[in-house]
Amino acid sequence: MESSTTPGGRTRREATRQKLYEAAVTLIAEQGFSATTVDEIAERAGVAKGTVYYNFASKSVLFEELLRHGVGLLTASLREAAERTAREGGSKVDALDAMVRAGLVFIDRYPSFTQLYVAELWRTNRAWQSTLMVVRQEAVAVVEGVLREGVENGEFSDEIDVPLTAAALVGMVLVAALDWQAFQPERSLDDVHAALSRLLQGRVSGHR
Amino acid sequence: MESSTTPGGRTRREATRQKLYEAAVTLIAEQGFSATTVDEIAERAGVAKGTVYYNFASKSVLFEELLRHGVGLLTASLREAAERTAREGGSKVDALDAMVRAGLVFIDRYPSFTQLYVAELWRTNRAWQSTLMVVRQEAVAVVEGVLREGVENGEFSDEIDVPLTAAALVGMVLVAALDWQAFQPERSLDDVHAALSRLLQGRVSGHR
DNA sequence: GTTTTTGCACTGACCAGTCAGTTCAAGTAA
DNA sequence: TTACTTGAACTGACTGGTCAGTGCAAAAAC
Repeated sequence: MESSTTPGGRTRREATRQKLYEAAVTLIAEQGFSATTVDEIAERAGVAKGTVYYNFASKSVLFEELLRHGVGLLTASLREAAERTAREGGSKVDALDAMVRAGLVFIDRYPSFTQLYVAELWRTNRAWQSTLMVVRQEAVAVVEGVLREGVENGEFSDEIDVPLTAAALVGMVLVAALDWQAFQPERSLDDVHAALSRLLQGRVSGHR
Repeated sequence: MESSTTPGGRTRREATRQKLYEAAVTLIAEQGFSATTVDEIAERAGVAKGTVYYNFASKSVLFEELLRHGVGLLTASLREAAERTAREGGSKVDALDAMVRAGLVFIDRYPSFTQLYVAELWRTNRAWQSTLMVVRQEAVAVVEGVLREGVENGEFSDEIDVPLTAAALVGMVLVAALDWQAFQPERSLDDVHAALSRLLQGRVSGHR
């Protein structure tokens, strides 16, 4: 039989899975994967434990699909920012700047996911290691693409190290944003964006 | 009775604790705190489980002391770099650059500790939350200090946001270095340092 | 009438922490 | 020198509890 759909157009299963993602992401961000129990996730999602296993083969599978889901949202948002800038005739620096902002918006909207992503990204010897590699490369590749185009059209020095610079930029935004969330949450996104723009464009050691 | 000393001058207990730190740091970096068992730590350290509890009140306490120990090494190294630059009459940009290098050297020598530090730093709701805050601030404060001095003597724009910029710089180095270790370990430290220097000094959008 | 969810009891593996007992180097005594 | 004592350091089997995952009958949703 065809899967039935709710008024919103999503299947019932999808709605349940969404609730489980949301419950799992905050719990795992706070406590880590191993310290989070399936019972907790089910309870927070307002669902029976059996439902978790009806929808996901195991706890790890739930987590892996959660990762893929979240990174999909992030890369889509980064790509959109880069393309919009290009469409509007902006330079590559403008594109990077727009991506920094898109990153901040994403982190602002999904702080737990970001936390969890950073915490698991450099782990080795874990079941979902391969998923993580794929998922990392997906996000960094978008930044690398813009850098590479900038080198080709002469806007960036051809001496820059594209993969390393991309990683450094991602790290800059990630860590600055997590610090913002954790230690000075009252500041506005524009404020944080301005500070990072300044750093990005080398206007730190400029003068007053 | 006086505690006996080995030929190296350290007490036997200290030597055991050191072995436990070393075993714990790699295991926790790979698997995370909760997924690492005390039995594993004891086995890797070549010691009985009881010895762990003879030396540390609990698994969490072992971890907290490990954190403090490692961050102590890092901040000492950062401070030393800043002071050496000052002594040699370097500018504040030189000091930042020296600190970037010191950070890279540290991460190169203690990659597991760095991994673990990043993974646990933004967790909330954990027993050692307060330890983490202290330990984070300790490291970031060194960078903030140099930035603040630079603003005071006019070398940096007084529009920069000191805490946020410090966090962003730390993040840049941390993430770039972890990526270096994980994905392109064949590259030399000088290479990585050069790429980050370029970014730090805004020589990215300069021309060929 | 089919799919999805519920509720709940159950199992087996795993694991933090405990504790009674062992080891051994340094100290004391004769 | 030799015999005995002391106490810090260490050992590893054991316990009590936790948790991922199962099984299933009945209910609800569609």
